[in-house]
Amino acid sequence: MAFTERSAATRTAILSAARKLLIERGYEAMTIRAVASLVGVDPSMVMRYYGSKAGLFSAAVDVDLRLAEVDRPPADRLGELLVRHFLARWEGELSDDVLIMLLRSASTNPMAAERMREVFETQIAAFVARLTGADDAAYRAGLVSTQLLGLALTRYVLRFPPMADADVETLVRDLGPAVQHYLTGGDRT
Amino acid sequence: MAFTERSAATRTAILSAARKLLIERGYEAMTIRAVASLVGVDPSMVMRYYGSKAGLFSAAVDVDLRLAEVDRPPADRLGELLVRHFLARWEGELSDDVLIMLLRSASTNPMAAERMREVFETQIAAFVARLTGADDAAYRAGLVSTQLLGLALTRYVLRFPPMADADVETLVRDLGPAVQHYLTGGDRT
DNA sequence: GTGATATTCCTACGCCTGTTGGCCTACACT
DNA sequence: AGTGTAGGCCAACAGGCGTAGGAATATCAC
Repeated sequence: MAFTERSAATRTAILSAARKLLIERGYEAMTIRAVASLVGVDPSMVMRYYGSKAGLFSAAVDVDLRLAEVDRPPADRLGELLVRHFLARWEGELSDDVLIMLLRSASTNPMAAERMREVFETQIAAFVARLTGADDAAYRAGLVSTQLLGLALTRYVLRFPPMADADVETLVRDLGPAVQHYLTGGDRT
Repeated sequence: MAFTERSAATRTAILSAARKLLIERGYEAMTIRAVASLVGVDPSMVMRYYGSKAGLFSAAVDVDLRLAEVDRPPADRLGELLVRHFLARWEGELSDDVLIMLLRSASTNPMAAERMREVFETQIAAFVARLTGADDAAYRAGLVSTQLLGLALTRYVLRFPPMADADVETLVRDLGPAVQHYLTGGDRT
């Protein structure tokens, strides 16, 4: 029952194949058989190492938005920095963020939606509370999430041409102020 | 091959059952058998009237955002009116909008994503172009879409508590200005 | 070298899927 | 009144799904 170092390669290969499918097509399309065939092993290996499809999903989805990296920011440039941070996490070859794969899965899968809510509470809302100290931090975090998830949705999932083609600096310039205003602007009560 | 008035009731019942499942669970969950059982007829009836699952989907999804109803608005209250319009379309018992069901399906189904892009181009982008006359109307429409779809996503699909619980007027007050700014604010080139 | 254990593959089960074709039934037109 | 046709159900197909159990193979400890 205990797994050794010998199978580590297979286990991580299964995990990254699962992530690949989740990011590209969502939970339903991440079939045990598809994952196994991508790795080049038998489907029963996936069951052996991750127990079930739900277990594999749980293992594949450990989201860390790395908001701690956005530390000690000037209060008036927080919106801009946040937009830039998320775009940097999603963009390019080294993008390893799983928020988009959660996004793809959460529309149809309750487990993924629940995980998404956890990420919101423990990372986004907590971050906003920590940085702004506002007592309506959760609602402000919600507003910020509408904007950032809306960006991820239109740019990476739906691929609306204007959003998919826009360059990072343009988006930072145009979306930053809105996010900034959600964080620190006016009264929200 | 031609269908008569006699079967009209069945055909529309099938269509609304399909819409119900699409809104609640997305494309994959809208199985031919589930639709048929919801109506109380045989699955082969669905095939008979709509040819295939894709055909049923196409018939079920004819999106009209009814943006024409937002007519002759004061230019400086456009953002607010737009947010209010979409919330009104989605809210309450008489909500018949299919944008959310497209949203639920588009994350995993390419056909739904394509349809979503069509709706964006022919309705949202066209609306923005018509009202603002801006030459960067498509990009401005994209920005607006990030915000409005982000709202729909967090409020109805992911159900983030702060967004799901917020009342309409609060959302209009807080999101309206951002949308307004995307539409008419500053330089976007 | 031998025994134990982890890794891997093969086969199969039961269920669900979209889709097809045949068979009655009941309406509608002449 | 009789006939054509549309409405409807039943049974079945081929394929995919998650999952289970067992047999074969490879690696390690002694």
